[in-house]
Amino acid sequence: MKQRSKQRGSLAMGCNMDDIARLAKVSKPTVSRALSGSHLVNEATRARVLEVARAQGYAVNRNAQKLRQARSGTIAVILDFGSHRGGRIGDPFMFELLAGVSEALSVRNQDILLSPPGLVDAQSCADLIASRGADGLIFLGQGSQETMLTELVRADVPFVVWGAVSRNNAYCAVGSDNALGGRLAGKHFVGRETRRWLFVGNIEHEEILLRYEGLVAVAKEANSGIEVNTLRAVDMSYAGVCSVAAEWISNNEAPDAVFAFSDTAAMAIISVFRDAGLVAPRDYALVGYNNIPPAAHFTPAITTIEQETHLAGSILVEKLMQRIDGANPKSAMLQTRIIIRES
Amino acid sequence: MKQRSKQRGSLAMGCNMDDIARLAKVSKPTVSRALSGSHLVNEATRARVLEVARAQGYAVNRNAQKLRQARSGTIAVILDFGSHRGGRIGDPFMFELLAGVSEALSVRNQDILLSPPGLVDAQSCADLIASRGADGLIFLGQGSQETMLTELVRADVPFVVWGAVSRNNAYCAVGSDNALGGRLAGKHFVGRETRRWLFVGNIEHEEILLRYEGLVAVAKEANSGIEVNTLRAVDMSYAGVCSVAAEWISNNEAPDAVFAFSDTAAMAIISVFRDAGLVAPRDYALVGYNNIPPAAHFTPAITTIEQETHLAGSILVEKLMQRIDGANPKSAMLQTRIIIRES
DNA sequence: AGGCAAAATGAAATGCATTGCAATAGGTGT
DNA sequence: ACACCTATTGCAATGCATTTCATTTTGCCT
Repeated sequence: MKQRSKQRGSLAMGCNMDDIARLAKVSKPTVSRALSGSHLVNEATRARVLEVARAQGYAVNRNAQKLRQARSGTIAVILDFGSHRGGRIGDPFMFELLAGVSEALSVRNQDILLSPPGLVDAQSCADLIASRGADGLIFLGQGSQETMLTELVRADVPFVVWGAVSRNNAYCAVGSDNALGGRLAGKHFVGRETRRWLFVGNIEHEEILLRYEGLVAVAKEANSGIEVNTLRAVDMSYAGVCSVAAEWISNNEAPDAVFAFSDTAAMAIISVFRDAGLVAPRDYALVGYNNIPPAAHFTPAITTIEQETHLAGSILVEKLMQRIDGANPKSAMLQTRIIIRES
Repeated sequence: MKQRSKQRGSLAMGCNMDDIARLAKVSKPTVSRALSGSHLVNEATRARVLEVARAQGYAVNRNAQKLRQARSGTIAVILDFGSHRGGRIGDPFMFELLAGVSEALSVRNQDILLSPPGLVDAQSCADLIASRGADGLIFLGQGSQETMLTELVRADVPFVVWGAVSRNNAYCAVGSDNALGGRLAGKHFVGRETRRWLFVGNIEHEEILLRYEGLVAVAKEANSGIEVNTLRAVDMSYAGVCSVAAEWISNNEAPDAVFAFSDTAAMAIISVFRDAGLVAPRDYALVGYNNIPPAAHFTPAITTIEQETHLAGSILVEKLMQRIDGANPKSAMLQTRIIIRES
């Protein structure tokens, strides 16, 4: 037995803490402390241990560590890749959100488990936590159905959601002030003295509904006979928007203002409308959403609503950590501002 | 002691395999086998165990499992988020690649550890493997320096890379046939009888160099006095490309054909050139790369080179798995095709 | 020099599941 | 009824690091 252990030690990889302890002529607990930066170990000893560990190419077995500590140091981030081809996810906006979350988690030295396979219902999410595969969950993009989230709350699973921040969610949500976003778009249109507005988006998504409501509120306040129509884009991809837009424009009177749920959708609108002889900003005002990089370089440069993407990541993470520590953090709403360009 | 165990069992969460064994009136190994789908267990017994486990909300502790099995069932995917703001990563193309990898890993029931913090040098990568935090690595986007990859090979770390597939890499690389991509663009230009070509991209990136070389080869073959200039875009973001392009166009004769390293860059070119009074396709032919969705809807619709993004994911994963199993899979080159649009 | 606090270190228990090997039970062939 | 095979199941060892508690060592005060 001791025999085997010694043999192992001689191999480059595959040695354990006992081996290091022997080589550094200290006990296992001391090695553990030295490696974890505990102050209970003499600096000279630590240096020796570190040196031996380095020489052996030793790294603490994370699984044993997690097992013992009963904490995984891992957060699962759920991105709905499934609907990727649907276009929503491909949006650079989602990517920025992910980058923000990633960075915030890095700072806290947490690992990201990305959309683990089979995490489709509340039970599997609860299992992931119970099995200590992750300490908490972050849902990005409200593909997440409300009913599942409610179940998760009941199961006491720690999670936060990027999405609509409504009255009193049972869980912690972080999202932009979508109603304000809608209002900003509306004001842009009012300033241009437009009458026939068109909202493009699927208002079954709460986030998008709020934007719509903001837009409508401004139309009402303006009190000048503004008409707001809705073009319901269930399939939120370029192609999806293009097809519904093409059909709509051939059956309806042309709008003089369009508010699209994303810049991507705005681009689709521009393309379809151009084919119908309508050019922005000559024939209609246009406001998109998310301020993705290409929006600034499109023809015309797209006026859009910007969200605080990067901040979103750190807030989501902060709230989740509080939740994991047993607190009950409140939902948070982020700022939104309009970037006025050619359209 | 037994006391404690029993108390625990009564709690909804936090029970272990022993508890389930007791409740199901079998031994721990039997529970293990039942849960892992072993055929060494009687079906009636399995059903009973499953039922008890479900009732207790029990899920096998993944960390204990991984510790024992000495396999993590996890693959680390390294995306250079750091250069995100640099624009390279924000490219929807990367996202598609990630989606492809994600899907392929899901199929094999592997978890994705996304760009773990601090994974910056060969040592930390080796440590990640040694500590059994992951069984292998996938590098997406050649932010990965060659020298580090070489060190990783020496350290016998299992990994694969998305990037340039050159002569005899010491490691397994998967990438598109970039030279072909360049040739396809060149042929498009030849067909349009252009003379002054401009290549936009940083040829210090091997992938991009190959595209350049393909383009140049076609120019030579055409043998009709074609001149190929290079606009070296070190900062690959929109803004970066815009600024170098603006400077270039004010100091040089206008090209009649432009091949950009990405659709994103192509959009930047369109925007800058338009300001200089040049409009595609009237004044110049333009070919982008990646076929990102907005390319089709831009003004003009951008001719571009398409890569087999989705396939890339599954091939990368397949090769990596072979590598983990001790084999030495060969690099693979994927198809590339040109999508001709307005430009 | 005696005594006590502080610093450093070690022994042993602990967390949880998997697996090789042994053991038991139920069945079949002769 | 005996030998033997198969299907199930359990025992005990194992993988690895952390943590509590006790112990030793060192430093400082009087």
